[in-house]
Amino acid sequence: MTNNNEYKSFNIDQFYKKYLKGPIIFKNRNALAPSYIPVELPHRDKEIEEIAGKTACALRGDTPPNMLCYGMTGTGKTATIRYVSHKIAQHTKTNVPWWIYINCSIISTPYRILAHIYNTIIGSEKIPPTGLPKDVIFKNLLGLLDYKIKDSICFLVLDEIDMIANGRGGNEILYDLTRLNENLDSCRTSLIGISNKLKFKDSLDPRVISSLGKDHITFPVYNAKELGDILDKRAKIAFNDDVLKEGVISLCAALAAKEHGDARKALQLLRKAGEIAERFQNKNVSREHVNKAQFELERDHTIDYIKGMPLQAQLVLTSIYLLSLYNKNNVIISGDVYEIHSELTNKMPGVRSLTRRRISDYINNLVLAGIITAEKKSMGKYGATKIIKLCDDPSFLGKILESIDKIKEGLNHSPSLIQKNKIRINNNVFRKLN
DNA sequence: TATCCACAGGAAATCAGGGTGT
DNA sequence: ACACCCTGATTTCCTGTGGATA
Repeated sequence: MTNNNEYKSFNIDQFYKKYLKGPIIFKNRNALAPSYIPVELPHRDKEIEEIAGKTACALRGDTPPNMLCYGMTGTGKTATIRYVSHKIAQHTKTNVPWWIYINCSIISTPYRILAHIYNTIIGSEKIPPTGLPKDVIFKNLLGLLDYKIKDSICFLVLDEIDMIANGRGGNEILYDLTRLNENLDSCRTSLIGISNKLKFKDSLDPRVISSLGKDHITFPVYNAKELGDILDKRAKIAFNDDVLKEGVISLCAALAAKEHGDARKALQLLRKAGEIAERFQNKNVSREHVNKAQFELERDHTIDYIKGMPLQAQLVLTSIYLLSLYNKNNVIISGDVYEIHSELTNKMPGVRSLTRRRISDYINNLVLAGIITAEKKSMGKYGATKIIKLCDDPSFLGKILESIDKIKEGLNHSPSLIQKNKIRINNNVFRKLN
């Protein structure tokens, strides 16, 4: 926009015209969406059979056992449950069972779980997001279940159940939910927990394990060939004929198989590859599109994650970024991060500085998100620390941080540690590492 | 070999901000 | 207005930890 002669604006009308004239890649792109329920689920026969076996008694009005489903992300746990629920509904004429899905990573507190179940059944937001005592909601819920789901079954599917099991009051709510039936007259409930952490059972109360953990189904990861089959079937629905070039599906499958056989990832890759081909108005989707898709997915995920982080987390990351600028080895220690963070927050009105303990948590979250790595290291006399490294190129990170208004200014901050030329302990760290 | 540094990270308490019914 | 509730973020308190150093 600096030079009026050279500036050429994006012509949106022309773009749409060209788009509509261009090649049509997708027939039904929804078939690659995570929410899509396919007509058949390849390579999940054993799991379908097990779940169908355990839930079949609902057709005759009996109470199915509570159960747990284990498996890594993208192994088809949720898809299988949804699939079975559809099938059950097809085979019932009266008293169709209710299925209430609760994603515990979003609906993550005991109160909200109860409120969500209640509001789903009644079909409105009658229970407010906060304010009422839990036991009041619990009592209301019992009454509602008996009144509205008379003589039928209500399946409560708790997806990512591990998110609440170790939180405050997590065991209590799970215990209450497993014991719902004892307080109900005509309605019956059945709990299905879904977890991708095999070890999560350890954090459960023995009382909960005794009623929830008896029946469990483990979902194995898909291998590359199985992923290929899944993609093949979906691709036939999603793409127009002859759009996919040779080797596209096998590449998606191979890339996803590397990441513990994650079918969701494989489908995402295929979809993104298609979208990239579409964007460039190409007639076919090629292996290059898949590689580009892989790159873009990772990049998009990082950008979205960082932009969505709370301000304090962004400031912790900014501190790490600033240190990395002055540090060729890309080696940063937690103590320095704490100091820079304090300096940054002192300059920002309305933003308070945090304790070391809290910074430590934020650092751990950044590790979980794959933005940094942190390795615990003892330096003997010089204490212990975490050696932090950025996973991505610092300039890439810099661009993201610069696009966040509140952070922008902080990027000009020159850390006093650097000014005083005293990245004290770092010197010791370098000596050890080199 | 004992000491000791500078932090890690678990558990519980606290606070502020949203809400409720009476 | 009041007593009470729930939640997420944070602090406070605390017990490890591992290897360089005296």
